[in-house]
Amino acid sequence: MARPRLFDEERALDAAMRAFWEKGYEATSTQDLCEATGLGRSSIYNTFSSKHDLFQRALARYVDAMTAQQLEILEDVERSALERIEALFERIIEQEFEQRWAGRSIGCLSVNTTVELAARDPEVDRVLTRDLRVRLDALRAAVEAGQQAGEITADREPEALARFVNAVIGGMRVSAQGGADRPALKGIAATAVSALRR
Amino acid sequence: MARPRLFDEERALDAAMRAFWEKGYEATSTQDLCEATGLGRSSIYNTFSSKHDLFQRALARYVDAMTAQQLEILEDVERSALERIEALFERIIEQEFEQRWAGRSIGCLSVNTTVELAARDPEVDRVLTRDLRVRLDALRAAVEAGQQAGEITADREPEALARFVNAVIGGMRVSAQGGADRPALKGIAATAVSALRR
DNA sequence: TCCGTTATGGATGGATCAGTACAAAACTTG
DNA sequence: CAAGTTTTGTACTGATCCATCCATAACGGA
Repeated sequence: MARPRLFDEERALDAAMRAFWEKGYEATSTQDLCEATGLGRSSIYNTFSSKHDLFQRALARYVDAMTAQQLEILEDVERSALERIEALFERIIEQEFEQRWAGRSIGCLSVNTTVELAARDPEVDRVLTRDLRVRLDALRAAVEAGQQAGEITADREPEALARFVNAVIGGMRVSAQGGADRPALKGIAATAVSALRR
Repeated sequence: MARPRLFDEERALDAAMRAFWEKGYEATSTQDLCEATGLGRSSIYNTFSSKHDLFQRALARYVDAMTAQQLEILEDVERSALERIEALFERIIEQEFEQRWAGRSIGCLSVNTTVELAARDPEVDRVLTRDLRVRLDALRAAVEAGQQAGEITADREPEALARFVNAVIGGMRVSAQGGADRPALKGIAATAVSALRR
């Protein structure tokens, strides 16, 4: 009934996500977004109403994809609970070496955004807080399973161990952005796993 | 022999540091810096040659003060090595609840800058990398002492355990910026310490 | 094929950005 | 008190910021 879009909205979203991921929210200009997506300003503002709105949608897409991927690992019934957590760490490390720019890790958009925006942007904060809750719940479930199986220490509450694993993941991402190499990250993960082991 | 400054350069640097700490480098405008320091643009540009230069000096001041404080804890001969590392974690937690804005932790300027700028700004990266090395060395020395005293596991290399502690600290700071409360941070720290314990 | 609707490209808007120019003010030293 | 030097406040620069306007293009349905 009218002229259709010449572009795929999800592809544009992915390109924008990547731009925000590499440079952060503030440092990414609308011009950068035009170049990254290949769209004109009109198309961007017609589809997404503002830079902030586009960012929110890109962030939501990121956390959905990332968390889905992590839940898949954490809920893999083929492996024991502790093995699943180890596999999660391995996946994180691989990610840090897949997603790079100028030879450096670009980290994790969730962590980057928590640091850059969470305190000043309530809408963004809500997205991050909700996603954090989902990831912590999945980690806690895995911890509980591991405790029942006797392979994870029962000395601490599942929620506390879940928060520990989540913090170590965040710390590994910051370390990677600070230049840590693969063996360094592997050592951090292995030490974290040893704290879980019963 | 000429007109003296009406302001204290170090106080101005502290004010600028605080502004960058709260909002990040990109989001802090030169206008913000004038208001935070109470100086006019001329005074700022006369004293510090650019926003970037002011940031570098503020960051250097931050890491020097912060690292000195941490080294003091890590080199306290009154306590055992493991106790010193525990005290360091406690200090980090207290910091996260001292330095706040709008009810939220503003994290650590080193971590925030690593995430926001390290990959894109070689000069800033050098400051961060050098400081990281100093902190890792101090951590490694404490770990080695703890290993020799038999209170820290000898299963892993001191450097790896130092990187682990550093990563957990970074992860705790991100967690705090994400809204984690004091018990949550204490649980993370306690779990990390249990990984060190022999 | 023509109408209605939407997408697109290019020009433009006002605000704000980092940084500078310049003259007046303020201090030290001789 | 006067000369010399630096700081300071104000006004201003050109660039870039995010966003909008509007004319044209391109499509679907009648």
